[in-house]
Amino acid sequence: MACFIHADLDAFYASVEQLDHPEYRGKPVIVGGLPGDRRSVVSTASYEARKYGVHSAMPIVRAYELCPGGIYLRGNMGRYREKSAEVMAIFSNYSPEVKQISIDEAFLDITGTEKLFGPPLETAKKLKAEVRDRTGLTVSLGIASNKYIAKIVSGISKPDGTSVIPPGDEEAFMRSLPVSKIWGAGNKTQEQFKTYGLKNGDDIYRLPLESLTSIFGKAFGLFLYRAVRGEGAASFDDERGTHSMSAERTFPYDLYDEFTIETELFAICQTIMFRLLDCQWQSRTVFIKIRYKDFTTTSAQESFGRPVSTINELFEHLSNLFHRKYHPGKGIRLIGAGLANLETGNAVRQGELFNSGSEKERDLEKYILEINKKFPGAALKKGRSWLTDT
DNA sequence: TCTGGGGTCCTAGGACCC
DNA sequence: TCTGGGGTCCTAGGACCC
Repeated sequence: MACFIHADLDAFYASVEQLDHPEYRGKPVIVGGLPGDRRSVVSTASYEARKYGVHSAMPIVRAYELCPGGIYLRGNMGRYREKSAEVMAIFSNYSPEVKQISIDEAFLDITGTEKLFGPPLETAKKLKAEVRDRTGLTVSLGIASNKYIAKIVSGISKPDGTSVIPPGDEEAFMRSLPVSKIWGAGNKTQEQFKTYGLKNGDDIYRLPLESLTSIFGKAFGLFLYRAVRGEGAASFDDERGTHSMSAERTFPYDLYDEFTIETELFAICQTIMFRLLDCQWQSRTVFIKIRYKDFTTTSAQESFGRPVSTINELFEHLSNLFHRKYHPGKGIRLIGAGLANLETGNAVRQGELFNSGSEKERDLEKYILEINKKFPGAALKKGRSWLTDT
């Protein structure tokens, strides 16, 4: 019988801050922005802050109203990645197959590890103790015969808890589950559940597959049909590589001036191309995203015959797309861009079609990347983006 | 209370080909 | 004459997750 643990670090960013700064411990910590930051949102609230009603995705402005005495931080991703790596290394001592699904979560396949660590609950106990002792962090665990249920139950006894669904109980568990706890069903789907009077897994269980697919669409209908029968979701099992790379920026105040917008776009191009170079991927498809002040969002993408190879080339493509889409005079709150359909860098076309000019440019960009890696403080960039720096 | 940033997957329609 | 069906690729938009 297969057995999986879903491990989820508790209030991760806030916990790391409390670990690094003893004076924050026992106090409400809110990571995501400083009180004055317009348009920032909470990425993690410590459990002390949650008592005030502060939660993830809440605007900082609102959080500050609820909890003016809180400790507000913009956060330090480098440090969080470091701690995450420490924890993941510990996980790999307990399972030959650890699949990290975000910075603070992973699945551990512990099928057949009984001789080494004992039964699942025993393993869970040891794992939690080791994470606590060696990193100072707490983790919540869910244990079940498939990943989907393990994922749902790790949330049940947070923080610092462990929940198990024994083999054979999967379907009964899912049928008793309130629909609000179904993973993969967000706000819009919850509204639909309400419309159709579906309150728990059992209500969904009673509907035939055809009804589910006609209400929720082919793929999601089938997903629900399987989920309430205690079956694991296929999406957790297939190998999913990185398929796109993007960067975006929300401005504190809406932008109207095209030159300023394009300058921001150029800065985004640099970010993306340096990341692309660093990963040694390539892409023929570029996309742009524009969010207007009224929050309406539009996007456009275009594919080309050969991979995008320089910052200027990316900027040219994006700037064309931008002008095709943009309604002049309409305030812009966000501009974003990216590359889709990423392929590995040594694929077919490599080099053959570059003219010497763009080859030189690409070399320069590689060189800048190297310098920045060697001297992290250097912040070397190409021309236009200096204009946006403060 | 006006709503981040970086991703993934699904859907529907059109183009194009056989 | 007014019209099939399947496959594949591309694009725009939307839902969802952490």
